[in-house]
Amino acid sequence: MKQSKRPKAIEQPSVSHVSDEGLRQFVGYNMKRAFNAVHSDLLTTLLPFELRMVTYTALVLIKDNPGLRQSQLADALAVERPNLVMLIDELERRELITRTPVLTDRRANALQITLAGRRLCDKATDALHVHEEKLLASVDPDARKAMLQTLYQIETGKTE
Amino acid sequence: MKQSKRPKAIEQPSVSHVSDEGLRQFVGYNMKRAFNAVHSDLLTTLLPFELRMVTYTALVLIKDNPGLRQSQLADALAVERPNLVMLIDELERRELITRTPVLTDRRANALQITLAGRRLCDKATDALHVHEEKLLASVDPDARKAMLQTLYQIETGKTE
DNA sequence: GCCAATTAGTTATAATCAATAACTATTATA
DNA sequence: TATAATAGTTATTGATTATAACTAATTGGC
Repeated sequence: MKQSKRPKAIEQPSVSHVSDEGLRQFVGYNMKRAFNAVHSDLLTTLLPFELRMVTYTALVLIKDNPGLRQSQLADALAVERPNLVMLIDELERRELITRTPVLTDRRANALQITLAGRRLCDKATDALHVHEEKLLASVDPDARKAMLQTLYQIETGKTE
Repeated sequence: MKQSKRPKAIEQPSVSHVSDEGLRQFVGYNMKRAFNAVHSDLLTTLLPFELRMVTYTALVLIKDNPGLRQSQLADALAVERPNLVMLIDELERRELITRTPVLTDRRANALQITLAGRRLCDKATDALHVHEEKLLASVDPDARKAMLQTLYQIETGKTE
């Protein structure tokens, strides 16, 4: 006679509300939860521009650092170099950036934002600022400034 | 005569320091940077326990919510149900949790942590707290409490 | 100057992770 | 009772991330 591998059903009090108290004690958990809210808002904001977080970030860095090399951008984005290639390919194909070899080091490519790229980037930046302000409407400016400082402390490990 | 598709090399001032000032204006960017630091520390801390962030989180939720259903856990983890199955399979195979059918609803599985699971979870929790304290050593307790409150405000959108 | 080692970018590929559709069994609803 | 909805599962796909190996160019030692 075949014995089922499935264990016998038992009396179980059903969980009405899932408690995450144990996780709330971690700063990291609270950071992740809050960031998820920001991130999903960011995704929907960037959707009409056909940008994702990483492509927008790349665009801003190229705009603010004209002549940036791909490897520098990969470092800044914390993306492996091979994975950056596709990303850059797409931005170049859409004519938002240019990729030109460098005179002094012909292995390297210098990245530049185009006029169209700048326009798109600026529009996306405006939209993002509007959305973030809405998301942070309930946070008073002092608390916000204080949080930014604390976040930076955590990121760098520095006391100040 | 073949014309190279590659554009001509041009004079390029090399970027000595990559500026992310444009991104620093976003709270979300600062949150992500800080969270990355926390997350990579968390990964190395959990490595000896053979846990990842998501498996640890699942373990804590099961421990704190005995009898939790898989679908409830999937919701809490923001993971699709099919992807949760593998995760639960692994924890069950390692005998850190049990999965037993529920008497009152034989479709559902109730999740329980085992003694071994509880021991592992507690050890991991201790290690994580130690690491997080080290990471937040430079942050004074008031600033920390203030940040937690602000993060929660952002997550929930509530004024209080 | 020449050769070895290194670096920038690329290609191909593998591993991991997340999303979707469809299925069985069971329960709730009309 | 017939129908719809739900819990969990399976299979599959797509997207993302990581690794190895390659070419071309540069750097450094001798």
